[in-house]
Amino acid sequence: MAQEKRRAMPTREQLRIWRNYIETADALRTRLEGRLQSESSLSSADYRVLLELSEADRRTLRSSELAALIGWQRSRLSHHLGRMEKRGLVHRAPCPDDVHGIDVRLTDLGAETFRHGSVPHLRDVHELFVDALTPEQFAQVDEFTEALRRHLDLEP
Amino acid sequence: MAQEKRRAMPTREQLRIWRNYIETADALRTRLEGRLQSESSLSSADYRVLLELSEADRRTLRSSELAALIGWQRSRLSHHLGRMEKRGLVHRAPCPDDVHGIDVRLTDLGAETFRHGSVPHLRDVHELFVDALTPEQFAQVDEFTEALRRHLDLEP
DNA sequence: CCGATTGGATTGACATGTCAATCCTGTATC
DNA sequence: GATACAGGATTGACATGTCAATCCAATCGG
Repeated sequence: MAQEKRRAMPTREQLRIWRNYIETADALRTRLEGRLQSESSLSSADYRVLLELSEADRRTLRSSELAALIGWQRSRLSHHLGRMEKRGLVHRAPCPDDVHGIDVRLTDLGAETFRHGSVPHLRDVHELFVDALTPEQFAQVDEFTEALRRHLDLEP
Repeated sequence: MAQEKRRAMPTREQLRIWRNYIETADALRTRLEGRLQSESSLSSADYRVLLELSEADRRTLRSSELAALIGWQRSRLSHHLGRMEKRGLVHRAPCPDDVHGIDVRLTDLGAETFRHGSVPHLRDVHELFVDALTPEQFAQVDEFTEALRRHLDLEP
């Protein structure tokens, strides 16, 4: 009983399933990113930023909030916003409320681009993911993902 | 009946499940990569290369075979091998059989490094993935992953 | 009033990946 | 024998991300 069961090794079969799982998720992500890129000239990083801003009040978020929502490091966001600003998708301005803060606002072009991109993208998600699974399998995905998230202590 | 059902949009609930699925897989990958890095100073790309070479006959593969096995572009592999060779993990030499080919061989250091890295890594996989799931869930993962792979036309 | 500190964001150097262009060496064609 | 062309790998220019260092305006302590 002092015998701890921690740090066991996976069996060959478990390892196979693990590899399949992670490779498949990766392939799926890659496939969708490729389509998004060719349909809308947006990377998935661009899409993530545009999505959050679209849903935000007045299409505006403080830079740090945005970073937290997406789960990026500040510096990554800064670099990325620089590139997106150059393309005219977003605009940065000092935040009137918070002395140090910066307001990131979706431009009209950004909003338009997102709207045009999101429809085919969502259809792609349906086609490549939803269509692949039976309703039971779909429920199983939800369940098992939830189990993993709890195990990893991820936020809901 | 001329009414095609293709290109439907996901429901809000389906979208939530999709996002959870892909985010969780990503988080899991990231978590494991971090551990691998701190335990063995190996990136997951390094690990992938070392793994294939370890399992190969005479610890050697032709560059192009290796690329195909891992599913990388030639140029990526070339860059990566350059870096790994500098660290003494692999060695490249013209292939005697094939005039154009290059043999990539695992060095003793590479083999040793891989052996030392793989044990804790596999334990991490067990801890973060296998431990999170019941046997039934495990079987379900296998099943729906398989369904996804078929849908995406991925090789077994 | 001055120096230290803090919060928020940016910057720069560097690692990794992608795409297109190039290199190199045998082999085929005339 | 010279010329093109093939297969295989490398290279270079560029995009994206990471980590650590810095900037900059406010605020605090004395």
